[in-house]
Amino acid sequence: MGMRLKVAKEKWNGQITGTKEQRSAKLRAILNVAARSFLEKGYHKTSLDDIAKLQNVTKPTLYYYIKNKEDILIQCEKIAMAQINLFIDTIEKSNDIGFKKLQNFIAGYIDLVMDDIIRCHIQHRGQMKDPIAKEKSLDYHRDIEHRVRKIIAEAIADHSVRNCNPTIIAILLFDSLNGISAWYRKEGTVNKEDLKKEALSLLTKGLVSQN
Amino acid sequence: MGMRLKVAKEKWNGQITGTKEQRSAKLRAILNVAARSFLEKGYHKTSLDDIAKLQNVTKPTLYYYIKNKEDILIQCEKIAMAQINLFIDTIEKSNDIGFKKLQNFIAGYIDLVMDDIIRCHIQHRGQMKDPIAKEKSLDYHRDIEHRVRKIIAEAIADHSVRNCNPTIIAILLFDSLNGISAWYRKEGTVNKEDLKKEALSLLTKGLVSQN
DNA sequence: AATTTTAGTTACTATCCAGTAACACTATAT
DNA sequence: ATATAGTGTTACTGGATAGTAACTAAAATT
Repeated sequence: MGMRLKVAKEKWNGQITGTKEQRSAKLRAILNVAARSFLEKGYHKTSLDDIAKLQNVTKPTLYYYIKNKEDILIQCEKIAMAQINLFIDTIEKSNDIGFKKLQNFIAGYIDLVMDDIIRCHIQHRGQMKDPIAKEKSLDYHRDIEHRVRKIIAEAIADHSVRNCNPTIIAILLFDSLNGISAWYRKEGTVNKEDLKKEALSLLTKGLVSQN
Repeated sequence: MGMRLKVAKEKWNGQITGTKEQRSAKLRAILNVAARSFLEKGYHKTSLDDIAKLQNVTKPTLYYYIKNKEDILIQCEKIAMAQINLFIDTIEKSNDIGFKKLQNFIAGYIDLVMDDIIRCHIQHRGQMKDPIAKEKSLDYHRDIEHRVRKIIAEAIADHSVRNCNPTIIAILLFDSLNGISAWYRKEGTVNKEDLKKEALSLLTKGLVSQN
């Protein structure tokens, strides 16, 4: 399996890896810079030449790793979905009461929406041109929403969460948390732990004074 | 002031108006179909020919009413901002306690995010290519957010809302409410009054059971 | 050493689409 | 009636950019 090893090692963030790992590392590097650029400038305002330049390669090289531009979105989504589902798995497996599960979900999901690839997925899901890819993307999201809906329903059943409409509440929960992915910046003025604390108390205790 | 009156009357949704009103009605009609199309297909996937076709005119005619494609976004924003600011005016003017003001804001804002032009503004703000327009758009939004922040701070001061960080809470409030604009459909399964009720109780009482 | 696979290049095509130039019609004002 | 201003058309230009063809080269396989 041949490649220009020395050059590749230097160019692609210097990791010395096996060849297969190297290939997927390069794909991952493409997805990462693409995701960041899509978030900053938008999908349509980011050209494949832009992405290529950020990797010090030319556009046709990208086609060695991706099928087409939209494939970047699809691959990002795949990674994002795996991570999110894995995260919800751990929450489901726990023996916490429903309310505690929801608290853990909120806190953990805020960590997830700081990741560029997950943010890219959140902001571009369902926007694929290819109708099959689009439908799959929307299905993915419905699945996730459904899992959270189930956790909410469970929490209502064990009386740790007040009676409410789990469908609507799940959507609103995602609205508020996904919204974070659009504005949050590590370098920004809002501290991550403060954000977590405020989001948790808003969504669990609400605004009303406890007097 | 000349125009093909009969034709125009039929084409542009049949309203018989004075000529000046007719002109701005046509502009408004353009903005409305454009906004709807931007929301459904996205800004970049909507061509000016698409918009023109929806109005039974040709593309160059649009340029009689708008400066360029981006100008549609800017004009929608202007209308949206006026409406939102007017709405916040009425809330500020009331003599309600802070908490009641926030309840009114949440309920009223949900009404606003059902309007196509406001939804278009919410989903495209800050995405203008022209740096001046972009900055203005972000400023607009900062202003609105600041006004809500002030209402929250006031509500904390009068002890009708629990102690929290008004800056972060204002952002999270907008995240959850603006999120609605992305998915809500009049024809959809979620009832508007249910949505309002659930959003109000989530944001004011939180999830936790009241036992 | 010869061959194949992987990785990359330059140079091109094809398409889409925003924006414009030049021209045509209609109604009102003079 | 005729000029004029407002409204609209057809036909075009120009720029951006997704995707491809054809080629080069290095490394691994044989």
